[in-house]
Amino acid sequence: MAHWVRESDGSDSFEWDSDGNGEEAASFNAAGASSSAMTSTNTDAPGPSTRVANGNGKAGPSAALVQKYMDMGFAEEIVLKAMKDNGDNGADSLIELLLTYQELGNDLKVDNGFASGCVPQTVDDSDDDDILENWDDEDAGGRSTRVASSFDDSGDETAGDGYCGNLSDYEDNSYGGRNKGRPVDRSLPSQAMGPPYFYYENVALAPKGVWTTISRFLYDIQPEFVDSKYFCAAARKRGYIHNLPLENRSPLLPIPPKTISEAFPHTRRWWPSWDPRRQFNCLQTCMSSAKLLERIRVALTNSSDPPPPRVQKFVLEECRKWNLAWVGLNKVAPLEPDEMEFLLGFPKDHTRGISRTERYRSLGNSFQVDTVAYHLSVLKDMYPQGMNVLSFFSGIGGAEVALHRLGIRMKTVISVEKSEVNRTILKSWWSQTQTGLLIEISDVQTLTSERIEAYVRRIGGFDLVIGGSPCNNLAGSNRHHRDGLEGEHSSLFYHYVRILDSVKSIMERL
DNA sequence: CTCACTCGGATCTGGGGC
DNA sequence: GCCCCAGATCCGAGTGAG
Repeated sequence: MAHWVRESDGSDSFEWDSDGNGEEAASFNAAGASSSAMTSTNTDAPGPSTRVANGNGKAGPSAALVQKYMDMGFAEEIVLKAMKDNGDNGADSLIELLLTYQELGNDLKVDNGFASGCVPQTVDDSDDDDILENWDDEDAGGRSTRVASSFDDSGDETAGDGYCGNLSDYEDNSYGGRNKGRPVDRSLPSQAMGPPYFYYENVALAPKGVWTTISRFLYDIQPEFVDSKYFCAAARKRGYIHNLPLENRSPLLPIPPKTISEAFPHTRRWWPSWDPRRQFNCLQTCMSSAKLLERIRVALTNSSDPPPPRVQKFVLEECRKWNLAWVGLNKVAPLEPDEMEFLLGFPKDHTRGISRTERYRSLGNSFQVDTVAYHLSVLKDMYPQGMNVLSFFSGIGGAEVALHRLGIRMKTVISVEKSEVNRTILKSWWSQTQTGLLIEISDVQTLTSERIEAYVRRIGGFDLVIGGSPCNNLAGSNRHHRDGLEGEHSSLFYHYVRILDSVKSIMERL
């Protein structure tokens, strides 16, 4: 099975969508083959719908909606044309139309009458169950020599020498360990082949259908789900869609410790026997409060040793939730920023100099360097002279640090990052470690295709387009605006797609 | 059903500066 | 008294595994 399992009805593709979302919700929900049925039966939508639907006759597309897609870098005439042709088929379909028109638009007039048949009109809805079943490849009960890579199912020979044996020595299969025995055929569609290579990262546990959608916009390449717990002492479940070769990967050396006690030996003497944690959960951006730490300390101080089950349960739950470490008698504390830097594979003091809160925020949003470097390691032999990199949502420079630690020279890096403190961190690190050219861009919207073309002409093309889009609207821990690929943050992903598309077509043309 | 886990955000609070 | 900022605090749902 090379690609997603497709179903024809797309019934639950966007079920997490809030329904009263005005102009777009209805058309999103109507995505798919059953759109006409949806629109005719969806009469319980609250309030008057302002949905843009050309089928409604005279009502044209709203200026705000047009502007939204223009802000994403599409020309107005393309937006209008795509909206007209798309009708009620939903925003996904609309984006695909936009991308198609943009690509074709290089050679064709906009009103040339593109055959809409060339654009998928149905929402394919893969069985999401299958996606996450690939977390762990281990044979049940066996000590696998394979990496936690869904692509590596078929061959032990692809595992790194002497490396992968370390990966799973102590791991339970937290995701069931069902080995589906499903070799993943890595035959990329021709238009997905590099160069440029691309690498897109996002949280694995996104709402239903999100990965299906992301995948569809990236040549239907199946994401590679990897938990960074195989690379360091903290979990980090992420999906990566890329067109890199899968063979001959190698890990960064030295291999980081993969248990808490190895990573932080000084905690051993305080670690109670009834705390079974050997690794941390996913490092997040928010930290526990001092009040909670005090509550835990008081509860333990007033208990026997070992404490009664009720107290143990309370303390363990909070420790797991907030990634607390034992730093004294009855005393737990959150990880320090430099400890997070270490776990994530960054050099010491990489983020030092900004406020503590900002360090936590930046680190919590970052790549795990060893994990990403493992995937990128195949580039080292391919680019002995160095690479030109387009880096999206660079944050504190996880991709750049990974390439650097792999010994890959970066001739030019164009980095798009909104946060000023993050840009400063990357700039500072760059000036200390690199000889190449770093160009930092704060606003992705200013990276127009004209500007991309100018860069391509200047540096001779990009070798790697890498990015992890901010996931504040995708992660399960976000209770407020978990709106998948439909919220305002979603445009960042579509920016990535747009610009990747643009880079490819420009490079093919030149 | 219960349980565990999740690249977070809105609001409050307190201090500094004016 | 007021604004501003940064830190502190409190807030819970979606999802999958068992």
